[in-house]
Amino acid sequence: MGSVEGNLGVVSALVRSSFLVSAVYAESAREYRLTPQQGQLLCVLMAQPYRISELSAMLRLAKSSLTELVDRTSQRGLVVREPDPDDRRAVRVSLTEQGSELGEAFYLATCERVDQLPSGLDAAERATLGELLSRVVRDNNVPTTFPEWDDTAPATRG
Amino acid sequence: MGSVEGNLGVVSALVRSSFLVSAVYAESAREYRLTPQQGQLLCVLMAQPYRISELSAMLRLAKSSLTELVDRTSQRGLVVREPDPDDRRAVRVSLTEQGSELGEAFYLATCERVDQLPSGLDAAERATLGELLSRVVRDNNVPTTFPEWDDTAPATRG
DNA sequence: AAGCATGGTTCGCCCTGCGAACCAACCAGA
DNA sequence: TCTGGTTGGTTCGCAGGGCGAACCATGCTT
Repeated sequence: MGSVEGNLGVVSALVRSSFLVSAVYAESAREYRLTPQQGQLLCVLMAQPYRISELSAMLRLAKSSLTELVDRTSQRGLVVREPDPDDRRAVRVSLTEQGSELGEAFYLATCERVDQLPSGLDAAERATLGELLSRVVRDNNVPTTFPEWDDTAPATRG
Repeated sequence: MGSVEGNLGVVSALVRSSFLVSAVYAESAREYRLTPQQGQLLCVLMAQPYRISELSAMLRLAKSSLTELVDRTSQRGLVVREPDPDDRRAVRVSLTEQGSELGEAFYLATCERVDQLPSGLDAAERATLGELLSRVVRDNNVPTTFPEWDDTAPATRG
């Protein structure tokens, strides 16, 4: 374990690969004139509208941070606050049409970029990596802040 | 591929696991009154002193960003600028004694926390995950911004 | 009706990152 | 030896991001 020449232990491999993916995510966001946090918000909202408190819980940020992130993205016309019919205190944050388009484009471009990272692995190894990481993600209750990408469809493979 | 119930494709798994590791890294940093960027700088400098331009290249940040990150960490007494004997324009950034201690403690604590993430995998699966991620890291030339952790030594296993 | 809890906002503060502009030092070529 | 281009690092204005305290409106329970 960790003794094969040049191989990292799982801990360092997780941390360094996290840096790698974060860097790629940031590069992709920059391409769409987004910050990583703005891109992440758009990806989260692709599934459905959320309340500020729900976004706060999913992203593990203070509510004030979400208030102001939503402020900035709504000023760009990407998201909108709407009253929550069930609770007059609450707002529901949803994507505008422009936000949907930009979010989708950012999401797909990010998937393409990230898809290149394990290109040195063969199909079986990719599947194994995906399966093992999926279990880590599931075991640690990682919220769905990035949609599932269907990378088996022919049109989505580069 | 991606078709086993509940499993993600490798792309989404990489992105979501990156969010997970980033969150754990930030939590660990907070425990030591560090920001993730400050913690990362300390980890990088554990290996050796570096020039601002070298740190800029490793961390893929503007030189001005490193100038100011070094400013903030040196104000805390964690790092120090020293003249580069080979080039009077340059400075070498190195850890102070306090910075070494804090960096080491942060690094070890982070390793312990990250080590918990794949606890649902058995030893063979951990080894496979480490091997596959190592190859992704190596293939993408990820700089060594997080030291290798010897997780086979008995004293380092929780 | 009252008190507690919750949803969200405001704001001061600090951290971070960028890019333009700048200065000092280095290096190669004439 | 001199000159011009390159490099290393700094300063500063700007924008984004995150936190926590304080606050207000609303919901809920007693």
